[in-house]
Amino acid sequence: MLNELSDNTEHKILEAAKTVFIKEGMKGARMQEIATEAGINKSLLHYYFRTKEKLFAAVFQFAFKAFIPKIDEILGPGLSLHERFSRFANAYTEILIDNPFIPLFVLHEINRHPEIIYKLVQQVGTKPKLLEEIITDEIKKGVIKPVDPKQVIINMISLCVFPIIARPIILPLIFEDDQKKYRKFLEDRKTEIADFIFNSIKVQ
Amino acid sequence: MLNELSDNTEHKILEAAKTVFIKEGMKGARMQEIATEAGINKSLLHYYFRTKEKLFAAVFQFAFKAFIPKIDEILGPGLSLHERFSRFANAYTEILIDNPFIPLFVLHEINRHPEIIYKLVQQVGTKPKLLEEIITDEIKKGVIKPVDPKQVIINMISLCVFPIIARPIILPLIFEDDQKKYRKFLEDRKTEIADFIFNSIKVQ
DNA sequence: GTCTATATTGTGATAGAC
DNA sequence: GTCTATCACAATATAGAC
Repeated sequence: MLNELSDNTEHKILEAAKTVFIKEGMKGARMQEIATEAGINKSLLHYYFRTKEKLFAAVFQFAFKAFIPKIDEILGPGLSLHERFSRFANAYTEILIDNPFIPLFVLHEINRHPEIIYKLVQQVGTKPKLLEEIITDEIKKGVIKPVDPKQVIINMISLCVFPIIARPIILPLIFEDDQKKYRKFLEDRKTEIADFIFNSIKVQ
Repeated sequence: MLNELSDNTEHKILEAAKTVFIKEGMKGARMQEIATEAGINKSLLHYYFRTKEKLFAAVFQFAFKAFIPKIDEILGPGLSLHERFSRFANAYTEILIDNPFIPLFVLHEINRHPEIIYKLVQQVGTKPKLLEEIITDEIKKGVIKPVDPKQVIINMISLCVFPIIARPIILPLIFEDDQKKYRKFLEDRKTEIADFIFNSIKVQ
């Protein structure tokens, strides 16, 4: 027996819209395709969300939240810097493996309309202040080199996200279309990324 | 006085098509917008390229070539590994700063149609074999740790590309919309990335 | 080769019955 | 709330004059 949420039409529409919008983008998505995916009629989409624009907005907000890592949540208190990197790489890579099309969807749409980010930032509120402070502290303590914390944070996110969004290039070009090799590569990275970042900045 | 190439209509159309397609994507681009951008009539587009599809294909091929770094060209012979990393980060970052929308365009379209890569790979032919061999050699010589060369290469490209494609998120979230700070950040990275990669894998 | 005018199709949105 | 039928417009593509 399905519960109310997973059974009602609005929920079905949203799930279908996520699937289609995230795969095809705002312009590429067709209302008909979303309706078919949801197993309902096209008109019902308009009954529930009035316009494609509004339906898209709901999906985009969801995707943005899923893409922006909740760094401060992932990083619990009282951990070493290396452990923090390791936790982050693990948790974020997991999220990305489960939702591989979200990053590209968010980046593509935000490039088309850079202004939409401002509303979302207020709602989501995600400045990675904590991690930046932690890195700055470790520099003062002499544990790591005097690097720019912003560079380190961007490096971290770059290393997690890029291999996911470049999958259709990496898979044939680097792994000869062997999905298992690619998958193992991603699994290895969970630990590799943390080691990699830490080795690059630690005092020898 | 313009030379033949830069003056003829076909060239004007292609330049306009690059601008519009790369910014808006295949589905987002409008033939009218391309025509306007080229300073000609909409019908002429069809006269020269018959369909939107064919015009898109021309643009995509160009963009793909521009995006895939010609690693083996950038890496001249007789250089140290650190110098090679440094050269690559410099050259590739320059290309990306000059063409910031190309990576996202290529990745977005290739995700929508992953099969299109096979034709292009044949034409462009870009397996980073040379760099992989060089890294493997350095491992044997004991200069660097026994890492997976593929991980190192992907790291290199990730660190170059991601900060460019995530600009609309990074700029407001990390640099408070200060374009100069972002620009300096990218400039710093040219050397930072090479150091970063090399430090992370060198034997201490 | 280049234009204007028009055909054709695709697609978001609405009206109205049930 | 859900459906069928239809509208209205946007966008690709073509016809035909010059």
